[in-house]
Amino acid sequence: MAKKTVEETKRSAWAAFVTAHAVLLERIETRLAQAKLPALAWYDVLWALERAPGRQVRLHELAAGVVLSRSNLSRLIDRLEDAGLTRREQAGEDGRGYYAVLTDEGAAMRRRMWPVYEAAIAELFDRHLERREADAMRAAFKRMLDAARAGDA
Amino acid sequence: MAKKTVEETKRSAWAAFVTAHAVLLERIETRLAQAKLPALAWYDVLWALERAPGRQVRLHELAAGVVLSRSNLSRLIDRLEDAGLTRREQAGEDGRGYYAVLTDEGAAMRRRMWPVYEAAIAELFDRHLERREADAMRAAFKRMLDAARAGDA
DNA sequence: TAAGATTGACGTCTCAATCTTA
DNA sequence: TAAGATTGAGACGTCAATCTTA
Repeated sequence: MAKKTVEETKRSAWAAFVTAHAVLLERIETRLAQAKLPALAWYDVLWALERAPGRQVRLHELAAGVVLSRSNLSRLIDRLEDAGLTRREQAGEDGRGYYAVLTDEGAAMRRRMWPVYEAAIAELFDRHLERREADAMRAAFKRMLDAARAGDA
Repeated sequence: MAKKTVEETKRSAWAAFVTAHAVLLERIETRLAQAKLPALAWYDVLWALERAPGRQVRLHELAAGVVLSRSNLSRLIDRLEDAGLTRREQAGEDGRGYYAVLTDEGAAMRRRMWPVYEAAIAELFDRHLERREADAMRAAFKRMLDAARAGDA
């Protein structure tokens, strides 16, 4: 087989990256659905709230926490609220703002989701990586993220 | 700083993987939109058709080409067809089936999209990878894909 | 005037039911 | 009965306009 150019090698890496993400995430969502649990988007919000001081985060800061779009936040929080997993609280120091606050039910839901999510990550992702590969991957993605985020300040 | 366990290292890699995908793809979609071009999902279909013999693929085989779900294929192809980029043709050998066929307009659209897509990949992804890192990444994702696909035959 | 958040309109995705042909 | 594809209903995402407070 002819040697690949550097460009071809990197295009292959990109294609593998995109495809792996699509397939792995679909598998994980399927497992959550089979266990009658909410989607990953909900997990991300619940986890962000659980880590935050007071289990509460301002709405616009939640949106900055990646994956989530600002335009969709109100409705996503609506759905979480309808399910009893979060509630809104007016921000005392800023009359315009609201906090999303994790409820006990929300914390319980996250604890039920984590084992399913964790097992899926371990099986689909971790198992196929040596430690140093995982480390190299983390570092590479961090470089990309830092650059992408610096690029549009 | 305390040493990370292997598990922590791999969790960090997973988090970086998911976050990088979200941020990079969003950046790319934004660039395409700014250039008044269709979304990446359309590119994937156009490119799959262009590589196929006769520039045509059976609908259910397109869906298997990753990212696309069978349930959404009909409507995605509807939109491409409305835009004049593909057309349907009855499969002669199987009265149930259809081919999606790439039109000349579809091929032209893909050619207009590629430079924007390629430049974005180069800038956001390639630039931050050494050649051997790209190669290691491709190999690792391929292992995950092979395992995930074998796991549900 | 701008920031934080919500809403309406619209487009897209998913599930389940359906239709047609094998 | 199953495979290929479409469709209706409802969930979800996005854009732009809007409302309220800073």
